[in-house]
Amino acid sequence: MKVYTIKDIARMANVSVTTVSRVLNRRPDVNPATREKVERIIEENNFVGNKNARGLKQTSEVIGLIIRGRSNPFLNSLAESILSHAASLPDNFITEYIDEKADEFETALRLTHQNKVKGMIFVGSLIDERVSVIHSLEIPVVFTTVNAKAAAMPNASSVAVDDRSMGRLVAEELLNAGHRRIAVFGSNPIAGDSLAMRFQGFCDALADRGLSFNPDDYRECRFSLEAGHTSALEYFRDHPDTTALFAMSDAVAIGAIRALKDLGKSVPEDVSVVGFDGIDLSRYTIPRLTTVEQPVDEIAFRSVNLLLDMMEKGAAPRHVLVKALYRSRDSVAAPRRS
Amino acid sequence: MKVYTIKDIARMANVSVTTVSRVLNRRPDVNPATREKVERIIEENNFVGNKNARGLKQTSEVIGLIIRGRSNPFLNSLAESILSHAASLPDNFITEYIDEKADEFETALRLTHQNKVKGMIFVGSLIDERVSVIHSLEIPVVFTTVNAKAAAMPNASSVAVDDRSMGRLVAEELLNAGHRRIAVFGSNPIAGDSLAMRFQGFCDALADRGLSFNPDDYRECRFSLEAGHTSALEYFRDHPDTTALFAMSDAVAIGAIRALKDLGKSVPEDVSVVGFDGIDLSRYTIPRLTTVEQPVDEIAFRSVNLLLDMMEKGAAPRHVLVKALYRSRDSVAAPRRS
DNA sequence: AACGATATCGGTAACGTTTCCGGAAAGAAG
DNA sequence: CTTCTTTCCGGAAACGTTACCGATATCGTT
Repeated sequence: MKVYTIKDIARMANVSVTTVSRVLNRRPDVNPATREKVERIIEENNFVGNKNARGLKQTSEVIGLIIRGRSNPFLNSLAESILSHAASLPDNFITEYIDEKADEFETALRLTHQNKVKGMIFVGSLIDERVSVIHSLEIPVVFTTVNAKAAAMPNASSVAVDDRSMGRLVAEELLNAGHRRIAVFGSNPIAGDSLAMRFQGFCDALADRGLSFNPDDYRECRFSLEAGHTSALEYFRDHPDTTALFAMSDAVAIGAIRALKDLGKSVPEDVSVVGFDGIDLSRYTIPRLTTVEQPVDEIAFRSVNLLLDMMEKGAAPRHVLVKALYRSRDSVAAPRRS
Repeated sequence: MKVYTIKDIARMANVSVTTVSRVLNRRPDVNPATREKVERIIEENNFVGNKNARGLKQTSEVIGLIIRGRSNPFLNSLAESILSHAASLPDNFITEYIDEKADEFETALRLTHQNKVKGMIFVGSLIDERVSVIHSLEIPVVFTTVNAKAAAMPNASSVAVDDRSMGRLVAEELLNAGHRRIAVFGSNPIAGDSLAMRFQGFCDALADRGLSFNPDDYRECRFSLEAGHTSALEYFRDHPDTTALFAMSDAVAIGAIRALKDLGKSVPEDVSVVGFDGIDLSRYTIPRLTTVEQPVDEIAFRSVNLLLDMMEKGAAPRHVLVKALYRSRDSVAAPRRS
């Protein structure tokens, strides 16, 4: 089947390529009759403009979406929500998944050159010293899921959950249930970063009660089922008197619950566990997972709005904190009396 | 930061744009000294060729990857594997996720026009009457996860698990464990399609024992946790004497196990369940899920090879069946004596 | 009738790259 | 010293689209 170009369509419709381009872009200055005729021909021939040619010329906006990890369901649903919120936009999205080893800032660099991206949204990226690249990119970006306020860049906004208070809340819930020794599984916390804040809030609550956190109860652990499983296997074998676990990701929590079972402990009777993110799956596990649910749609919505404001109105970067929800389900209970 | 073009690089290196293009494309006919100089300048300026311009001109191969559903972990890992198997290829991949409502064949059509795609891989697509579009596309495609043999198209290969024998195997395992009434949760089986074959094999095994399948025990159900949950809730409320479930997707199985628990039944004591796909999660659920594990990497590998053979050597379409593995874990047991 | 305003359209030059063709330089062979 | 290869390189024409500028036709006003 021949792939028609705009020129073919123009010939068939007896108009100029310019006119075809105009109807393609829904410009007002074309006679309704002409428009209809051209549209009919386009329809009849399944014509779709060539994206490359368009992107080459088009000075219009292309937005890059960089997602860390194809297998993380939370990040995936966030990405999905962003894409759907932006579906009505005339702007084009180009989405790029990167794996654990890849460097998102290098990817960002490549995207600006290779695709002339005019704005970017990062999903699931950590903020470290390499963010400086973003600065030199000179295009507006927004980080989701992390608070980029500390980085203080003139072109980076961010939207994240209020990690500190959620960390505090989790600790309080566990403390109120009667737990005294609580393990925390997080992943390489970087100063000022969301995970660090979460942990900070957690410690705050402990401090309020005159308790202090034993650094030995913190385990660094990638955000995957497997990592949660092995970490818990190791940790709980050596720490039989820990009665609760705060996993900073649902996947970790679920892997850990399995590990606990493998160790002959049951959840929540022997140890309580609370996750973070609120992925779909958390409602279907046995036991159902108590977790902190991030407002995916709100994060998505505000992210694209923030980016658009910066791109179109040249708005200053903002760092917004949204409210998360503590979902009390079946994986938390009072500790067994000993 | 200025985005340099090939012309800028050429000027800086004192060579022509043609030469820069040559080193970019690793062509042999350029002096090593020149090559090195150009490469250095490219490196120094973080230059990356503009993809649109390249795609516009390039007659070279671009491969489309159409994935049905961003949230399906099995499909996601398959896509990931395909992408990594093809990473070494000079060919470019453009991957497109589509949601449940979208039409993959329309998407395919768009991709060929819009991106001049020269070959395509479908991940998780069902084959129905709309495949005829593929025929008219006149570019080689390969379907994964479904057997496209029945469609008999001159340009479509496929690689799938030997569904019929796996369906049979599942039934036999369940039958051997002592189950007599087994429910099946699948999704809109289309004649000749993989799901239908799976079901066929399942019935074959029953027939071998002189048993027949009661159509009422088949439930149509989307492949999601939620759908598995609600289907199981409905089905098992009305059918208390069914002692086993064959879910044609792990997600459905996991949702169903939760539903069973909600109904006060436990797995595997009251009802056994076996899933399909062998997603990561199936090793971490409670109970661990007995399932049929699809060889993701092999499917991925053979898919890209099949496609490449068709694209480059004009090979005829083939339909390959790969072996799956029955993973016996904790969700199957003998039925309770009544 | 002449005029400007407005609506509608077309020609053409870009966008950044690759490809085709041809030319210069440098050896090799006679 | 020719002539022929081989190696390396550059000019210019595409690829399909959009942007810019200008042209024409139509229409209402004076």
